[in-house]
Amino acid sequence: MRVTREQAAQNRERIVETAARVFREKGFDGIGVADLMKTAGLTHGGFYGHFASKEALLGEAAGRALDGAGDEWRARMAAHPDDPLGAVVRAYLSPAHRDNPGIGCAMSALGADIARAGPVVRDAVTERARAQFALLAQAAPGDSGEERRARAIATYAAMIGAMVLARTVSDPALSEEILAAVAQSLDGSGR
Amino acid sequence: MRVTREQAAQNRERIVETAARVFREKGFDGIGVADLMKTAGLTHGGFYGHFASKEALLGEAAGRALDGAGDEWRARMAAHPDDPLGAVVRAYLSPAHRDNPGIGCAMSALGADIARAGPVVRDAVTERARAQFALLAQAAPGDSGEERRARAIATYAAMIGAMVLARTVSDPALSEEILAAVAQSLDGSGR
DNA sequence: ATTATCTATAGATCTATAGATAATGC
DNA sequence: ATTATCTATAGATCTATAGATAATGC
Repeated sequence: MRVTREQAAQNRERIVETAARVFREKGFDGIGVADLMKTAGLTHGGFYGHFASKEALLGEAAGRALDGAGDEWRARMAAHPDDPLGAVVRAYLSPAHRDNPGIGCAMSALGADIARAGPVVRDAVTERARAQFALLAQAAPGDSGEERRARAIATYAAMIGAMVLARTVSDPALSEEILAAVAQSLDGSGR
Repeated sequence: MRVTREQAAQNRERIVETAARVFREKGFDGIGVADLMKTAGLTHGGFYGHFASKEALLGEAAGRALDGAGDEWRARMAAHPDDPLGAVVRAYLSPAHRDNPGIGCAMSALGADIARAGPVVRDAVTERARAQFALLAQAAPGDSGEERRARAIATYAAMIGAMVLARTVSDPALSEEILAAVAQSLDGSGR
């Protein structure tokens, strides 16, 4: 039954990645530890050798998901030096993102769950939020660092709210209208 | 045991109001039917005489909460004819709202839960979202109805995302910064 | 010998229902 | 007679743990 130290580390990794996806898809309470481990190809009892609790996993999974978003944003910004912020905004506010929460923004998919979690989870997420603000601020317009930072925060908030709204409404036309309206409002020329 | 028809209607009402508050505070999975009924002063088994399922209650509770927000916005807009949208935005983006999700915006507190619910719940919420867009559009600036509507949607999205972010981060100073940055970005003069 | 994983289970909780109770409303 | 509420429980699920197993790594 026992596996190599390296295999154990890979198993832990797969649990985190699986949780990062499934928590975003179903919510923190939407899947139990047993089903989560089965999805990762492991058994229920093995979980507690890797994590102190299900909530401890939430902190790692949310952190992992947000780090991934940061990497993606950085790449997109580098690929669009003419309009880095616009490139991030357009990808974020796409129907593809709306329809695939499991690989999307953890803040819009898990924000409420994280807000109700303990300090370890919230601290881990706060650290990533700071990093994302700083990253978006690099691409945001403004005459000073403070202005660019404020613009970055406001842009991120609008994206998150748009995604929550677009996923909530049941009318596809209304959902697209929400994404388009917010994308337009965040367009540099539009403000 | 049996109560008057009127008392039964009041009991149903109290279940909806209790759920509207507790679901926003703890999330849909954060409280069970038994505890919910106890909080409402009733017993577990009585629930299913009023509602077909716990999810059916979510639809009514979310609808009720959003209708309440609409009423509050309308009153605030009437009280500030000089800056109706600003008045709504300032109240929404207040620390008091952040710290009291149970009586606050259902979209920011329950958006992800609603997005995962069935069509009955999502249709009920979609209807209210339309009403809120129309209400905010009355107060939004713009040269045409389409412009005002788009501005209303973008404003609502920014408010929701700001609240999700402000409740998620564990650093109070960062949380206030988020509320302030989004409030400033939505300020008529700021855009 | 250590340890990563396994099976099995404790104990608590969940939604939903069955059937009893007792007061209303015809 | 009807019905709103009650108690009690079925059956499923949940998190977490205990103890066995078996392969690694000293």
